Amino acid sequence: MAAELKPLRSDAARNRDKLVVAATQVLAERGLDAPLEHIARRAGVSIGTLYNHFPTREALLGAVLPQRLAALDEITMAALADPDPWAGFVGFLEGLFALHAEDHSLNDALAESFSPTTDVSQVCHRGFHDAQRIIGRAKASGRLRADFESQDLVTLVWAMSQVIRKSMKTDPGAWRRHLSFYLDGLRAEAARPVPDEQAV
Amino acid sequence: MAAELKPLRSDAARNRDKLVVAATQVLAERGLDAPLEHIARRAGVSIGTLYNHFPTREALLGAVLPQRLAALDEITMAALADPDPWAGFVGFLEGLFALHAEDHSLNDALAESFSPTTDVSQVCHRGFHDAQRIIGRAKASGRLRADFESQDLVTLVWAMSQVIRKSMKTDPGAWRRHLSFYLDGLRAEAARPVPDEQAV
DNA sequence: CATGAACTTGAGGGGTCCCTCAATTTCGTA
DNA sequence: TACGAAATTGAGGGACCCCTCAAGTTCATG
Repeated sequence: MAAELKPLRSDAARNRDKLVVAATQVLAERGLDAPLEHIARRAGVSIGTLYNHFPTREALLGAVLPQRLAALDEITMAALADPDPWAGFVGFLEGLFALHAEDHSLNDALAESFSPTTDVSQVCHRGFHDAQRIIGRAKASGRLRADFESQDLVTLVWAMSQVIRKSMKTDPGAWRRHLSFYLDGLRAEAARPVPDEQAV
Repeated sequence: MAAELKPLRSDAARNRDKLVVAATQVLAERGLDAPLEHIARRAGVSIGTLYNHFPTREALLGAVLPQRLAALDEITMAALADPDPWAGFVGFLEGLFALHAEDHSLNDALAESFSPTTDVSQVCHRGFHDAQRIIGRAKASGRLRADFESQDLVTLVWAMSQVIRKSMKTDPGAWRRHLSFYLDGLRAEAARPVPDEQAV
């Protein structure tokens, strides 16, 4: 995001690019905590070079994730543009989790409390704000139960990210089915008051 | 479960007991993959002694988990004994996840595909069989949606175990709220057909 | 109590991953 | 082309965790 203060030497720029590409792939396959050595190897570069360009894992994530989050932005915009607020809400969730399903790094990033890097968390915060609008619209339309809060979306992201992680290999359709059951509970007409929680 | 073939020497029996107690505590706190060194240290015993009694991590789990799963059995029985099949079903889920919430090792054990050890998996299989009866009863009563299958329970366990892991420290009531939304989608009158999944 | 079997100990070798830095290579320019 | 700055390399030290085994200790029995 910030302008490059020092123009990189040509080989350095090339290596940086190779690292970002490799990191994007490896992180998508193996999650946010993939070994940095793997990324360096896939980029055809030594581990020292990786650390030269990205002193911390977070710096590397900051170069990879915002790009990946752009897709989420499109989904959000499409949801807000949908004339049917409920359909927009459902489409948002389905799009969000489809992204989770195809990119392990996004899954981790969104599930891991929304804040790996400053860059990423900024993107996330904006996304979260838009998500609140999607929720608000759906509630106002009377289709989404009135007691659904944005924190419930966070909880749902936790739940779904695990469902996706566990089931993708054996049953790629499982998460849609699970979401579908959950959505049936989110419709206003299905809602029952959440029981008081007192004792544990 | 199997009778002790060789009576242990008194010090060995004492150490074994200390190890099981320590393992129960540490695993509950830190999950199934807690370092074995921690368990040995908490038992006041060397790592070598731990390996002497339990040659593999699974052997240790086999000594700890079945005991912990007994509580689940009670919950299952109570659910089957409930005159209201739906209430039994709901009570089963709430009891199951309350156990998850208070014991990290049970959470992992049940979420990690139900099969760490032979002993454990046997207990789990029996439990799973009973769970199917609970589901069947609830469906037969017409309260639980007819398309809910036992695999959906597995998926729910995955989802809830993650919700519990993520939220227990900051909001111990979050999982009940999430479950309550989900249950609202499981009532027969809330059910909508699950959309066909074809393309991904 | 003495003796051998049972048991315990903990250093240490193996593995993975983290990150650093002195030596080396490559680039851009004069 | 030759030189200094920029960039790269990869061995290596640290942190964890796994598991083993030779040496030492404790128990139970005659």
